[in-house]
Amino acid sequence: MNFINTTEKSMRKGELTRAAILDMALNLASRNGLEGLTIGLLAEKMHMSKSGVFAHFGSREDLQIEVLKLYHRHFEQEVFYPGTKAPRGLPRLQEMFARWVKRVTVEIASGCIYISGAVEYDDRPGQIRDALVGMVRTWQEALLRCVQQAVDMGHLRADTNPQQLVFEIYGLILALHHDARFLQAPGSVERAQIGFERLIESYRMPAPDAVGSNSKSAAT
Amino acid sequence: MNFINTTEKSMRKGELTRAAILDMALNLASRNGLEGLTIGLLAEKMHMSKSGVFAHFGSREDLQIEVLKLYHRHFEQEVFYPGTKAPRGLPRLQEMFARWVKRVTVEIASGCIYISGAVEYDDRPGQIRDALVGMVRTWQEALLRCVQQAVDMGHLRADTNPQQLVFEIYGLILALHHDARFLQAPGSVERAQIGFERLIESYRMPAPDAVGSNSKSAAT
DNA sequence: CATAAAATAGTACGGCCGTTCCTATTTGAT
DNA sequence: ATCAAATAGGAACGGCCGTACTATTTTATG
Repeated sequence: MNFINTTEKSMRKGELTRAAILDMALNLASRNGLEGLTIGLLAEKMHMSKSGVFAHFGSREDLQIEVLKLYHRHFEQEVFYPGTKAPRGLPRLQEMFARWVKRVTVEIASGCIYISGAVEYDDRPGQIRDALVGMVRTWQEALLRCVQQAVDMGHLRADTNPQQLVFEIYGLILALHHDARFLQAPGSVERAQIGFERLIESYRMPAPDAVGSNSKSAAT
Repeated sequence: MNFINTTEKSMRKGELTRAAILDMALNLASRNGLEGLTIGLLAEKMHMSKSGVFAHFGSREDLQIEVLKLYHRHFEQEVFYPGTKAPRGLPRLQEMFARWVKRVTVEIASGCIYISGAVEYDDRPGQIRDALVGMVRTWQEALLRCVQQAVDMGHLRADTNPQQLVFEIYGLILALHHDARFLQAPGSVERAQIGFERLIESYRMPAPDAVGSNSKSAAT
């Protein structure tokens, strides 16, 4: 019987192995970077021939971009989507950060492609860089919206600079990845969490000296 | 006349070109990463033959390590040594950070090897990784001493956790490098500076609510 | 089961890599 | 000017890369 819906039956074998290849490619790229992802190594890990693997993607660059998209989907489903289920404002921001840290913590053993890619492609124009920049910007803008909502709802001080706060949050994650994965320094996860709490506390507090006198910190 | 001091005259021509090669190699490695540093490209840039370049270093790995050492010397002379001339404590920490930012700002166009190397070698054991880890640890420990002195001298709160502060400072620099070089986001330098000021302010302040009542922030 | 289509393997090519060996040139002290 | 030592170049090697083309095998469908 030929149903109208061909979506299931059209999952031919090729698409299955393609998905499996992509999965393995994501593993390899996490460890060795997108530039370290090689068709030969990928074929070996898949117990396939180089040309067999290659045939599923028009080129290595296409493969790399597909890997990037797959990573993006994982990130969305582990961090972003669950985060949006938390109540708007500060709780959501905290949930996003917590899940982000959790994800990076897992990735200490394998590496975060957003972070390694940022270094690999900071000076290498092309489709891969463009795709990567787009994804990271998307994520930063999502964080920005969280912060802005937290401000709008009165969870954070009205004079909060959202871009500034996102910048500092991103720095905590980068430091976590750096210290934990590269330096293998214990306690990095806790430091990232403490840093975030201190950060939020500092943006939540009213100005140090009350209404009348103006803070001298504006100088310099 | 043969003077006892042979240090000057022993600067044979080979050592000069070796130094020139190393300089160019540092340029290339800053742009393309240490792993992207290639003897063929280096030879081309130097208008020399591959074997001519190669002869100055026993191997590519040796070349990479020499580049690393050269970068380390530059960093010391631009950031660390001048920083130690500022008065102990908070002023010195501020001076170090200012010079560090200045250096990374210049490096936005070329890349910081400590940062790119951290990503390239976070999962690649060997002499290069070992050397790199040693240098970064050395720099973090120097920062740590600055913070500790600032605490000892009463510039920062006595309950300051120095490792925590160094972690957060490092995060600001990583975020600066990331946003400015990869995302090409304007205003990143200012954000790093503002983040540092806010950070120092927050560690300099006495506890939010005064002596008697205990802060609820201990919970969670 | 037959057959067309899809998926995989095989082979080969040019390109760049690090490295080696050997020769040519340049340098510097006598 | 001479001559040994230092320095640079040339050619070639095996290795891995991405990719193109052709053959073979596997799969889905009548």
